Amino acid sequence: MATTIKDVAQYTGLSIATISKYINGGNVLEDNRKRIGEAIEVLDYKVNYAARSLKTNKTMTVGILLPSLFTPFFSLICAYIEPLLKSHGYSMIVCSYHDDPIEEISKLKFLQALSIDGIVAVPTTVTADELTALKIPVVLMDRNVPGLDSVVTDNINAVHDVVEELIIHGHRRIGIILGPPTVTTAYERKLGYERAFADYNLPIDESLIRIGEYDIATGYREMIELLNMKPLPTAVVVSSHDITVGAIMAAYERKLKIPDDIYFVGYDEEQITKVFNAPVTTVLQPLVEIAQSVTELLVKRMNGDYSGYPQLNRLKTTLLRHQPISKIE
Amino acid sequence: MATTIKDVAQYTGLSIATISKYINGGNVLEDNRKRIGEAIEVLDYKVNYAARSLKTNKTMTVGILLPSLFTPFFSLICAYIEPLLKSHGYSMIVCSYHDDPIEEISKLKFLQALSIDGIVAVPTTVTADELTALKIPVVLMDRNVPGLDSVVTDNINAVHDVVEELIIHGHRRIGIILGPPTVTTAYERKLGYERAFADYNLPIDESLIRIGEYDIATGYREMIELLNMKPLPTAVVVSSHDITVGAIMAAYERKLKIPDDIYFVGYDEEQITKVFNAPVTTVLQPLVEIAQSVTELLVKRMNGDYSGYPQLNRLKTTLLRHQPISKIE
DNA sequence: TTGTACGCGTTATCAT
DNA sequence: ATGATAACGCGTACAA
Repeated sequence: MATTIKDVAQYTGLSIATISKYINGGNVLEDNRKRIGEAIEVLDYKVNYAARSLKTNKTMTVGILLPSLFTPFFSLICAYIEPLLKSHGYSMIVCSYHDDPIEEISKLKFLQALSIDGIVAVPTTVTADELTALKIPVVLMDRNVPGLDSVVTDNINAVHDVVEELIIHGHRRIGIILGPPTVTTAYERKLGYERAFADYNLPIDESLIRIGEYDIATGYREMIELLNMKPLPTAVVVSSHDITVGAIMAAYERKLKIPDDIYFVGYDEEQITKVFNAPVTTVLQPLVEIAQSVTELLVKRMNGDYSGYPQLNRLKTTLLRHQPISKIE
Repeated sequence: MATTIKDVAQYTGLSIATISKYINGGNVLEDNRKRIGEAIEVLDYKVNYAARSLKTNKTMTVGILLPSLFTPFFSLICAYIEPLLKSHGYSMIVCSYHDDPIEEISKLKFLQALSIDGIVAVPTTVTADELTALKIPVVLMDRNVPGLDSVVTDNINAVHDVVEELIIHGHRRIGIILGPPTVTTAYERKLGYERAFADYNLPIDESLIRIGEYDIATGYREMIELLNMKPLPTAVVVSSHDITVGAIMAAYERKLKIPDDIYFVGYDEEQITKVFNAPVTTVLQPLVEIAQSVTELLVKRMNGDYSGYPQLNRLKTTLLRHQPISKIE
């Protein structure tokens, strides 16, 4: 059996109450502090977190619920969040629901059952009621559910601004490949596209708006569709890392030169676009700030501070201008 | 306060022992089973895992210790392992030590302190003694430490076989970019390179063996070095995802055509190489099988089955032949 | 098959 | 400042 607080008490001749106080930073005589410290060292005492949790109802563990771990956007977010949570003393349990609404809710219940202290969730179909019913602080990430704390990016303006720039440079036939409209990010990105055209009183060719999943297959398939159109779109904007990958695959397969044959705007993809000799202009979401904001907000909530609830934190994207936007006469 | 086993006992008029038995699959009268099931439903009873852990000394949680979460090889491994562990009832706590030996050991202690049931670790500098001192089942992944269970890939033959093929096709000046030789994978891959040359009684130009970290910067820097050589290497083999990315960046920056100007063999990189119109030949590690093997072995150990300890499971890589190996006369 | 009672290791209350 | 002790919720002898 591992050594317990009791052993330390016995070893030092003090009571377990004093040891507990020492551990939790209470007032203990300097002399005793030293003895306890030594005893802990000698006996190699470690706090039993299960026992502590039983008393405190805290597990110092946070659950991260993601649609997928296979796409860099989510795994990178994890990479950024992990040390931040750790700096507040929290461990991170990672759960993916594999883009499955049923697994989404079941994993949520699973996390609840673990009695973790908080949840960071990227929701797809789960509702505000289901989320609040958990009775655990939840901060949503990337996707918004009204009435709950969330940290998202300014999807509307992200797409609006780049499409507007394309319009200003004379582009009219601008293809866009979007995720499912049930996901808030896809809905908002579509809105950004539409608003840019509305701002300039331009008609929208609905066939240029391609909708699918946030995956490589969609990027490839819809890019092919766009490239089959006559006349060809002069520019294509995509809306996720995986869609970017698929779309570039399609463009290369068709021997299209970017940006000479078609102007292309990627999304959340740095690596591939860096590797090309003609790097691609790309919308980048602020991963670091998202991670910081989510962590900060969740920790605040877990500390019982519900000021400003529900809080919606919308962060700006940046545009990596690797290629001057081509002019259309 | 949440409802406890006690509440269920009271509600049903049975004792807590019976409820406990019901929960843990013991013998309970069919009639009582039904009543208990209903009571649990009505009262919305949930097991308190902290209390259970306190009794059983099991947390049903596994720690994953990685050098980094920023590189796809590790984050994908996580993606594959998570559902497998889940199917055995385990949650997964993810920890990265950011390629820092000090953090490596401290995170290991941290995981130990959490009293998780098992650890999957990708070690860099940690020793067998430090690992066994944890008194927790540990299965190493990707990198081997003698005397411990581990699941690795056959690094020697992975590199040997592709280099041999290059030699057979007439290549003599074959560059290779490796990770730090203190990491077993890099050491083994170097060995594979050397053995291939030894097999054919060919001398090795040591300046073609480039060593650095498993990161993009190394790939870029060392590829530039190789491309500055006269005469140019006729082929370059790299040894990690990130090195692949960096090396391709360098090649494209230098306007080199792959495989016309130089034959290139990537490692663990599917996406970028797929995106090219001339996809790159690539060594692929079997992520799925690694995940399966690691999970299986760790679960076995956590169940107390130490047969065959220490077990070294070496898995074969595959070679994605996207480009016929160029012939050198 | 079911019930009683104890202990797991900790925190927290209340005396001292 | 320190100590005795009662919970926290569960599993499990042991008894019935």
